[in-house]
Amino acid sequence: MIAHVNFKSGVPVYLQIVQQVKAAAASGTLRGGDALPSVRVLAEELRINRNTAARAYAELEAEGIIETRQGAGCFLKANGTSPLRKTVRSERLAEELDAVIVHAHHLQISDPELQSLLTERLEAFRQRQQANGATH
Amino acid sequence: MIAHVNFKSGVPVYLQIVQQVKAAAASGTLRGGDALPSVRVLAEELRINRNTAARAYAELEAEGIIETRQGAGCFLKANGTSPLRKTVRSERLAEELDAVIVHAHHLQISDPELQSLLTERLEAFRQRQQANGATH
Amino acid sequence: MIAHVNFKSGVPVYLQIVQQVKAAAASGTLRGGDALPSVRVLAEELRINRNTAARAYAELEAEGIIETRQGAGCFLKANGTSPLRKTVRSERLAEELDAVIVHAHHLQISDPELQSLLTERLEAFRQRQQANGATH
Amino acid sequence: MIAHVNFKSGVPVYLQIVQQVKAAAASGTLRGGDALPSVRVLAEELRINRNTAARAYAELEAEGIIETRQGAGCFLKANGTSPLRKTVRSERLAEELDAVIVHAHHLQISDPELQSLLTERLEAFRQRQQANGATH
DNA sequence: GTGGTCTAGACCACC
DNA sequence: GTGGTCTAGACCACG
Repeated sequence: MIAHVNFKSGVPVYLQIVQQVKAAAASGTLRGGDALPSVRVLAEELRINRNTAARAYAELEAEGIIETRQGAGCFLKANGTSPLRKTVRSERLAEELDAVIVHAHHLQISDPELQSLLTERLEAFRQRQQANGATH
Repeated sequence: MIAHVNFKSGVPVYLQIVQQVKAAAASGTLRGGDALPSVRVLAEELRINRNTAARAYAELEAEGIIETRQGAGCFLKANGTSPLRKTVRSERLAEELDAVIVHAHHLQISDPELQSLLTERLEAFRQRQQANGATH
Repeated sequence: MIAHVNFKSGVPVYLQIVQQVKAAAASGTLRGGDALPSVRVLAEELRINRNTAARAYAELEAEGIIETRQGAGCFLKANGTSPLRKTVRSERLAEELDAVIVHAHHLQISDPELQSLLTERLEAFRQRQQANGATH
Repeated sequence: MIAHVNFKSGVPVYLQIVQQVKAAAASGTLRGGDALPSVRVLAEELRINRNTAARAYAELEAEGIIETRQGAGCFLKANGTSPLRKTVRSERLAEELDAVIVHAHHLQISDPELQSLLTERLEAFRQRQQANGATH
């Protein structure tokens, strides 16, 4: 799964995909020459319209992040940008966590509860990954 | 200035205001009973339409964050118990955390790193709260 | 025709629509998964502005009655458990009942008369539900 | 207490008062020549602005329901309309009860629960009346 | 085609 | 002065 979209965030879905592909490229999860899922596959995985998936790829191509070769698929360009330093990557996550903390406060979830909830979700995430690893 | 909007982010302006007021309420920057700027004033400050400002306040009232009194203005509610059941509240947060986890994975931030990042942000949040408590 | 608005009642048009959709959902006239008329169609039928129709649907979505899917339309949710705690739910109804009691008092309707009137209306409501169940 | 206003119903407060005075007159709770509370007293009782109370009385006077005598107060006119028949009065209450029933359904409050809630609120109402009777 | 957002400007109810 | 509602018309994101 290359991306994960939130339909209620107000951020256009295609932009969420663009940002996440950029993030994956910046962090080194995706490397130059790597193949991206086809438009139809991506649309199916994210349960979005093919037009939306195509638009995300079009945007990425326009920005020079990816390259689409007719009949072959989409590939990440081997551009010279070095992976972001960890501090930069952490800052992005920190903003997201801050929003979660604010929300937790309004929902009257205490700090320890939030921390154990994170631990619980991390565990669930690991199990899902293993399940997928076994079936693929 | 209660909020600061970014017209290019793609996030609806009224939602940006909602999020910022919620953050201010959670961190103690705004306190129960505090008056918010009038719809007209807010609209002027942010250079947005009056309806957009009103919509943000309507959303905040629907979520139980503020109270609006006809002809008097909008006031922050003393945050009582959330009317949602605890299981429901946790579920909502879990969804948000799942998104953060996926994002962290893309950015190649390990689980322990994410957990300590949360602890760090919680600590920062608490300090902001105390700072607000001291100045008021 | 899903709703019927009265422009002279003083009740906001968007609220009239909300109330009528809720009533239709509760009585079984509308069922989970049913599509509602599009914002544009509803606006045309009721001869109101598109924004007003959209506002009614937005309110219904915020209350968890309907689900709106971008580009697809609005659909009645299969009504699951209300996310509010039971005590909270009872309190809201209690307020409404108090208003009815005061009104009954002004109209010089005695307590037993009011109670049997409630029983009568509950019976009528049940019959409407059954009628809807039979025809669908 | 001559009336009971609901600030969230969408119906203008002054109209709610007008309707309730009319209802009281129609049901015989108020009779020709009866004195109504002064504007200031009414405003205080209902916790509304004096202007709003004055507007309600102005409307009632314009419709010929009441008569205001300078320095003496407001009095119900002895107009020939006979009190409404009980069936008519019940119909109005029936509409209100129907709305409560729909709401109860969405909040997943069962019919017996609603009935016992009414009984409970009636009891609370009686006790409030007795308390007022003792202090006045 | 669908719903979502924003602007501009009007009128009302209320303090 | 306050917030609330409605209209009209524009543009965007999405299916």
